[in-house]
Amino acid sequence: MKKVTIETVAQKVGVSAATVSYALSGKRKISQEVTDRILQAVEELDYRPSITARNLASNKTWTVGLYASPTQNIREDYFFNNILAGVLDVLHERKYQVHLYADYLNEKSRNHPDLNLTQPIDGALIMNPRINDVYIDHIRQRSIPYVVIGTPEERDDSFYVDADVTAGYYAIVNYLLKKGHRKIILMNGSVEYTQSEKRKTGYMMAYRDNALQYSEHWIVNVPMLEEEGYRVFLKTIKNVPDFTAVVTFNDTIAVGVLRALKESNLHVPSKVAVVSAGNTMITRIHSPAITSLDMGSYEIGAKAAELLVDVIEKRRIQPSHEIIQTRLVERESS
Amino acid sequence: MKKVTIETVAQKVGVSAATVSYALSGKRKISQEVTDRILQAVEELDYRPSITARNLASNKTWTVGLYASPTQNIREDYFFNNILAGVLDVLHERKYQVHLYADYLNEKSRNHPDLNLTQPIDGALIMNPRINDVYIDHIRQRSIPYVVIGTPEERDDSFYVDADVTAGYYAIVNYLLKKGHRKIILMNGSVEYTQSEKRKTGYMMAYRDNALQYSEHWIVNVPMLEEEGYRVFLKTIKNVPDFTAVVTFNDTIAVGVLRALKESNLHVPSKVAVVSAGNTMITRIHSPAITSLDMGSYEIGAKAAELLVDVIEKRRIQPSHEIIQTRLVERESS
DNA sequence: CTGAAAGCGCTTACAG
DNA sequence: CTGAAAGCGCTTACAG
Repeated sequence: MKKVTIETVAQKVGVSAATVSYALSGKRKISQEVTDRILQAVEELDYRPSITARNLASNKTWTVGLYASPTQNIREDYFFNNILAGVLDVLHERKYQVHLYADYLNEKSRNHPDLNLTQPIDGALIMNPRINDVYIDHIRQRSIPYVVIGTPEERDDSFYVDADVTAGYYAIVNYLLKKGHRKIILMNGSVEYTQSEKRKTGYMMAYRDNALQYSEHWIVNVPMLEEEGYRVFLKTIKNVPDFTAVVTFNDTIAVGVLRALKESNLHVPSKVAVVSAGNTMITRIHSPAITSLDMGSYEIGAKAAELLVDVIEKRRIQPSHEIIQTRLVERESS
Repeated sequence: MKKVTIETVAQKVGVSAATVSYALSGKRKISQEVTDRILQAVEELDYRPSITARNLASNKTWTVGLYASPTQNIREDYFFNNILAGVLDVLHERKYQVHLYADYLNEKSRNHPDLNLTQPIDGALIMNPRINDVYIDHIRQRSIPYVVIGTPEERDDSFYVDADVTAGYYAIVNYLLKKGHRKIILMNGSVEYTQSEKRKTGYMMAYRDNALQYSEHWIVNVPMLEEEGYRVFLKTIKNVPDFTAVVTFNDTIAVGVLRALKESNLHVPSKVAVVSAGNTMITRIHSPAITSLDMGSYEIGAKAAELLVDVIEKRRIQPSHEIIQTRLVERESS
């Protein structure tokens, strides 16, 4: 059986392919009588337009690329789920679909071939940008509209949506300092991510504004994985005696840290206070429940998606950004 | 500046577009000298082939559609993360990309328009199938290769990958019965999912093989959300006095159930034993740690992706399935 | 209100 | 080893 195309429908009805196209898209008024016959033929022939052909002819794909973290991180981090839910809810509503890419840059070459083999997209959403981000570079080179989820290195010429992470970490550290903590370990994320920088800045500002000193030795960078949080923290505390508090990059690392503390017989919160960021489900479930910075993850995803659609559809041209307020949720761990 | 197409490159080099195409794809031997000049022109012009045009001409998209749960569920369930990670790892390696669809059937009409507006795909992965699944119907109608993650209703004519959930629940209930529990509540998922059926079957078989009776009142269906698990469980225990164990559809529901038990001052495990399925990160972190059935989620995702690629590339034609063994991981809750 | 035709940018069978 | 040309299945500017 031959493939049913727009031509098949046109011939059956006795009109041109153009008329069928217009009737279906509604871009031109076609008489009711003809429209009805077309619709009926579509039904009878079970005609399904080729989206590929449509994409090519109209130069529009209704598809957005979502550049996410490595799958290893996705497996452990609920933060991704929330962002994703926000993104999907908005995009589906606006009739866009999403192409999901996990990041494999770490394991393979920086000139990852996938970047060029990529499916055609109308726009891109880039999560958790790096300093000197090759994905952003790549997208920019191709002049594809994009919105960064997080804060990009060059803030002036990108659209982005982020929580006010620096203010958030300022609040966390301030909160701990007011409670009398003086030696606070920051289990930060990898240096390559701009988010790590922002967290460190908040940390430093809080110390400075309280006229207190911190040491660079108290700040360590660690991949965002539970096991790494656990492993690196055990090593760190050997070199940093008498610490009384730990702030982590995210909930996942916090879980690793809390496990290390338990094994080290350092009671939380009586001996050590722990504060994380993300406020994902884990923080409520963990025992002790973890004090965590809520960064409005779902909202970030949703706003980024909305912004991207606006950019794609040219309702916004000039780079802008949206900063979501954070909120510290106190629980048992501090 | 005009768009750089294969024609631009061809003209610059002084060959035909066909030659450029062949040189780039390697589908025909082109002399080294010409190839070099083409590669150089590609570089100089920063030529990027239009994937849309390629898709149309070659009738191949290198794209797979992943039909996932509603975003509401995605937000709470790590099981999705693990499946997704397995799927992405394999698919990326095989050079396929993934189009992600969340399910909105619940909220909108069953003839969801998105099903037809969908981007062109070479194959589909359908998670958590329903009884009488419209997605499967839709994909089948379009004759698109697909693999079900989970077990479809019509087992004979679909490819699918699933854990041996029935054996798993048989093992769980058997384990609880051997421990002396007699009245075991099954907080099952919604009836529309085939997974709920499989769980119930395992539950019933264990009772039968132990020559014991269960009551239909002990089996309740609940949407796979923490809050629902909490809410419905509180209602259920009013009608089922003296129960001593609870088995849940997944970890998310278990969290809700455990919260309800805590509020009801029913100590776990001394008064009530709880066993879930999924063995996601949550089960280790929760206090008490949750006994859970490991269903090899990452493996399921990876195998399903592998199978799908085989089907797409016609290395497999006849419907087959793969059943992953489950494993009960004992923790504090039982 | 509708049609004929060009165009989107590739791939690939046909021919030499 | 390479080219000319048809074809993939749509959309849309041009024309009437």
